[in-house]
This record gives sequence, structure tokens and C-alpha cells, in this order.
Amino acid sequence: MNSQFNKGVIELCVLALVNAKDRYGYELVERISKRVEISEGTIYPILRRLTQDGFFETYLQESSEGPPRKYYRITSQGREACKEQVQQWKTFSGHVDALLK
Amino acid sequence: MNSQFNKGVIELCVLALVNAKDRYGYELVERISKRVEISEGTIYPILRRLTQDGFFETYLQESSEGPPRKYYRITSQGREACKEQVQQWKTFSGHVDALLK
DNA sequence: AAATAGTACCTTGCAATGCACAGTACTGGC
DNA sequence: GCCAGTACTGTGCATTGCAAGGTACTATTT
Repeated sequence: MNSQFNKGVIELCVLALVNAKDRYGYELVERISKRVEISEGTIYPILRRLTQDGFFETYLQESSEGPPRKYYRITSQGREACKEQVQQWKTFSGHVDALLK
Repeated sequence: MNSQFNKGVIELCVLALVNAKDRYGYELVERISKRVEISEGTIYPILRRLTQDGFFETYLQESSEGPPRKYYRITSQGREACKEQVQQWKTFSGHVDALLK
């Protein structure tokens, strides 16, 4: 598979999924990797980056199935970034589809 | 704009456009940059790479509007790669769209 | 009680790609 | 002669995702 396609898009997916509801890292890995080939080493650095950029806030919550989960909650700033990036993605993929004809 | 989206996709666009008919570098720059933000420094290295990989053959042709143009013609190997990458792109963008819902 | 599998998180070094920037060279119009 | 437009080339940098490794907790199996 062409993992180059992933560039930038994984961040977008993370933003959109956390935007929909609070998520923890492992859950994101599972969910995204069902559709797109990714590894854990990809998601955690992105979560750190987006948190540092002020797009996410975090809190811990215990789990009965293993160690405590670190949940990510989107901020208003993150919500805006998400909206913008989703729009950019739609424009972009539309343009690519047009070029492929 | 998120130039990270471009990764891998520009190559795909170049492949597809040369697949449709013989093109020269500058033409590709013009055509692609109407849709997607790119610069010359992006296209020429891709052309060199794809030629080295055996996907393109080249020939020179004089132009009345400037220096001679280097045309790129797709090979049967390139045609296959193009088909495969277009398919990959469709699958990929479909999966991303699914994740964004 | 020890071993294993599954859950959950984190970090480091590397490779690929596109971009900015710079440079060369040809043609035609002012 | 100079400039704009056409056309091609090369170098160094930044960003990003990946592979590979590690830590640690819980539940199940042996």
C-alpha cells in the first residue's frame, strides 16, 4: 500500500473522530487501522502534537480491561481546526478526482 | 493549505495525466497547479523518478515558444502502475470519507 | 504461582516526499 | 538590450508516518 497517501490525513481522521466524541489512543488506533493501514507509533505522536497545539485536552479514566485510559476531548480551537481540515480534504480529493478523469 | 495531503498523490496525478497522453514537464506543472497547490520543484523530481523506475520514456521536441520540450510517454509498466495507484487512491479516499462520518 | 494474551501507553531513529530557492537557457515583444 | 514567459534542473530543509523497541496493568490459562 502507498503509505504516502496517509500524510496529513491521519491527523485529520484523529481530529474528526475525537470531534465526534471523547476517545482514547488505543481506540483510535483500532478504529482507524480497520480502514487505513497505520501503526501505534503513528497515532501517539499525533495526539501529543494536537494536544500541544491546544486542540485537545486530556483526562485519565480507569478501565476494567487493563491500564487506565487517557481520553482526549476536543477544544473549541480543535473544533475549528477540524472543520477547516475536513473542508480542505473535500476540496483536495475533489480536485484530484477531477485530474484523474 | 495542507501540503501534506499532496504526498504520493502528485505522483498519481502525473502518472494519470501522462497515461492519458504524452506531456511535457511544464505542461504538467500548469495543469496540476490549477487544481492543487504545487511548485515546479515538485514535478521535475517526480518525472525523473518515474522515468528511472521504467514508467516513462522521454523524447525531445522543439517548441516555437521557448526551449525544446521534453515529452514523457508512458510505458506498459507505467500503465499498470497507474491503474494500480488509481485504484489505491479510490479505496483510500473512500475509507477516509467513511471515517469522517 | 508462572506464563501468556490482550489492553494501553510512550519513545527514538529513519525514509520518503514536497517545497523553497536558486540557477540555466531559449523566444518574442517593447 | 532588457524583460516576461516558457522550459528544465538541482540542492537542502521540514514534515510526517513507520518500524521497532520498551513499560505496565488485567484476566485467563497452565
